[in-house]
Amino acid sequence: MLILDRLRQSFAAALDKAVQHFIDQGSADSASSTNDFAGLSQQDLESYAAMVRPTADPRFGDYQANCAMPLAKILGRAPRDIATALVHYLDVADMCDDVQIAGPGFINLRLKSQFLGDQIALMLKDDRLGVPLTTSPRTIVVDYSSPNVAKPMHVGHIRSTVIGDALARTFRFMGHHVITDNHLGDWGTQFGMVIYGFKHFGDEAALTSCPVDELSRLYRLVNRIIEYHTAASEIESARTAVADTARMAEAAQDAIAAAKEPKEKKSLEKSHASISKKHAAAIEKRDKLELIVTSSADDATFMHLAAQHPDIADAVLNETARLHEGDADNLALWKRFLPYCRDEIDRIYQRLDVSFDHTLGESFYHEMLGKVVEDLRSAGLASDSEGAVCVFLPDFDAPMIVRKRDGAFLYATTDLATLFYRRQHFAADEILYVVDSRQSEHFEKLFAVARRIGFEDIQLVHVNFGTVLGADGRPFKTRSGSSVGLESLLDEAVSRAMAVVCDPERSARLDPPMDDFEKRQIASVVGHGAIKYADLSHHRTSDYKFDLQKMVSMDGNTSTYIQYAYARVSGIMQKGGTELQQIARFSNAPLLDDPSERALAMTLLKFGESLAQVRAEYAPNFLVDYLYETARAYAVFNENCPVLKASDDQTTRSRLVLVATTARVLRQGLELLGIQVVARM
RNA sequence: GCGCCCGUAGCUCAAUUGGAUAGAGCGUCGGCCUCCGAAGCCGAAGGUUGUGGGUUCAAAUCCCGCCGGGCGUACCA
Repeated sequence: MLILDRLRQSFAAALDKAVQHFIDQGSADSASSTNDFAGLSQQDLESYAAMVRPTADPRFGDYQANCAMPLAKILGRAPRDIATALVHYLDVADMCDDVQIAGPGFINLRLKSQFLGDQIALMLKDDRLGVPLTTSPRTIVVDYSSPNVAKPMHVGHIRSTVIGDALARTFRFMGHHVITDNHLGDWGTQFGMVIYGFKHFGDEAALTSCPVDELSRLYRLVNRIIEYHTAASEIESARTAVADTARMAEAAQDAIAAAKEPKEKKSLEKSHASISKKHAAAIEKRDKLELIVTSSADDATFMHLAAQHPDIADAVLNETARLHEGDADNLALWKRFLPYCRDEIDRIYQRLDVSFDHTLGESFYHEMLGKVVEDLRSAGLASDSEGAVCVFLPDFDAPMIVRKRDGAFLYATTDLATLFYRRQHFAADEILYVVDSRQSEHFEKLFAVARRIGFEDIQLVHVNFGTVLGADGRPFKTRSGSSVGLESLLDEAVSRAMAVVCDPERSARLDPPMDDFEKRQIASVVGHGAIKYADLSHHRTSDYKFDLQKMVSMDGNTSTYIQYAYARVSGIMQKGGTELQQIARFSNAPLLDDPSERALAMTLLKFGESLAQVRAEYAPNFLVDYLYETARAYAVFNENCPVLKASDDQTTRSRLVLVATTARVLRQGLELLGIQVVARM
C-alpha cells in the first residue's frame, strides 16, 4: 500500500476514536456541550482522512493532516484540542518519528528514515516499484488520436495522440483493463475530395509508385480549388462587411459624443467596443480571402484548373454521398486508397511509439447508423424538424441532429452507434474521449442523450484539452494559414537532437565512442521525447504555445533533463560493474544520513501517488512534474553524495540502492508517458 | 445575444481541487569542472495571483459584479 494511503487509514481509525471521545465527553457534560452530533459516517471519515497530504514545505515534515480545523466547527471544540486528541489516538509509531501540531491545528508528520530506507528496499525488489494494482479494476475504453485520414497529420493531432497514449499506458499499469480505440475519420468529405481529385487530376503511375504523395497532392489540390472558389464568392460580402462595420463604429462613436448621461455613455461605449471588435474580425477575414484570391491569380496553371471546376465543392459532396450510398466505383476507389492512408498514419504512430488495440473508424459504423436513428425515433426521443431528424434536449438551445435533410448522417450519429458497439463488445465501465475542448458542447449533448437511452452505468468522460498555439498566441498555423505538418516537426526535433549528440566536445568523453547507429538512436529518442514531453508537461486543459526552440533546447524542464539523469545513473551502474538486478537482490535498506539521500528516497516513494493523481484527473502532467522532481532530487544527491567513490563499501552499496531505484522509477515513469530512455547520451 | 473556458514573475507554465511564507523553467546577474557525465549544481533579483466586493479559522482556487482575452453556438468533424 502507498505510504499516503497507510497514513490515511491510520487517521481514519484515529478520527473514529477521537470523535467518539468528544461525543462521550459531550453527553457526560451536557452543560458545556451544545452539539447533538451523532458521529461520522464512513464517507465523512474517508473525506477527513483524505485531508492527509504531502506537505507543501519540507519544514513541516513529510505529510500533513488538515482535518482538525473543519472538525472544530462540527464538534464545537478548539481545533488544537481536536488535533491533540487525534494525535493521541493516532498509531503511526512504526512509520513516523515525529508528530507535531502547528499553527491553527495542522498535524505534521515526519517519517522515520529507517522506515523510508526499508520501503526503498521493498520498492526496488518489487516489479511494480511498490505501486499496488488497483483494487477496483475497470474496463476503460480510451478513444484518442482519431485523425482524418487522407490528409496529412498536423500539430493539432499531437495532443490527443500523446495524452491518450499516456493515459492508456498509465491506467493499464495501475491494473485497469484498458482498451484503446482509434476512431479514425475514414468516411468523410476528405475521401470525396480525393475521389474527385483522382477522377479529374489523378496520375495512375504516381499512385502506383508513391501512393501517399499522390493522394496528398490530390487532397491539397482539391482543397485549394475549393478554398479559392469560396474565397472568390465571399470576398465581395467580406468587403461590404468591413465597410458596414466601419460605418457602424463611426455611428456608435457619434452616439457616444452625443450622449449626455454617464450611464448612457457607458453603455454606448460598450457597444462601440463590441462593434470595433467585429470590425477587426471583418478586416481579418477580408484580408485572408484577399490573400487567397490574389496569390492564386499569379498562378496561371492553377487558375486554369479552378476555372474548369467551378462547382467543385458540390461535386465533392456528391462523390461523398455516392460513396455512402455504395456506388461501386467510389467504393472501389475508397478501398484502394484507404490502405495507403493507413500506412501513412501508421508510419507516424510507429515513430511516436503509439499503438492501438482497435482502429474502428467511422466507416465501420456506417451500416449501423440507420438503425440508431430509427431506435431514437421509436423511443420518442428523435423527431423531424426542418427536414432533419433531431433530438431536442431541455438544456440546450440547438438540438442534436442525427440525420441531415439530405438523408446523410452526422458524427453525432456515428458517436451514438459507437457507444452501442462499445457497450456490447467491450463491456466498458468507462469511456474516455480525448478530444479538443472546442467539442465540449457536442459531448455534453452526446452524454445527455446517452443517459436517456440507458447508458447510466457507463462513465462517459470528455477528456478535453486546449489548443496548440503559435508564437503569436493564435492557433498554430503556418504563415499561409495552413496547418503545420506533424512529421516535419518530428524531423526538426530529431535533427536538433542529432546536432547536440554529435557535438565533438561531448562525444570525446565517451568511451567507447559512439557509432552512427547509436547517435541516430539517441537523436530519435531525445527528439521525439522532447515533443511529447512539452505537450504532456502542460495541464491538458490549458492552451499552450508551441515553441520548438524551447522544447529541444535540452536545458531546463525538458524530457532531455530526465533522460540525461537516467543516462548518468546508468553510467554509474555500468562503471560500478554491478548489475541492477544484483543490487536489488543483495542490498539492504539504504542509509539516509545525508539530507539529499533522504529527500531522494522520499521523492522516489511518491511514484504511486503521482499515478493516482493522473488517474483522478486524467492529467499526465502530474506524472511529468513528479519525474522532473525526481530527476532534480537525483541531481542534488549526485552532487553531494559520491557513490563509487564513497568513503567505504557500505556507503557505496547503500547509495547504489538509491541509484538503482532512481533508474527504475525514471525509466518506468517515462515509459508510462510514452517516452524512451538511452543508457548514455 | 446566449453558453463554456481562461487572466499567476519580463516570457512560457505549475500549484495534489479550500491549507501555512504562491513554485519551476527560460531570460538577467553572480559563483562551481585536478573529484562517479557541466545536457549539470549553488546563489541573487523578480508577485497586491486582471480588478472590486462576498463566503470562513484559512481563497490563485468557491460565489457575485466589472475589465481584458479565447472558443462554441441547426444539418462539417
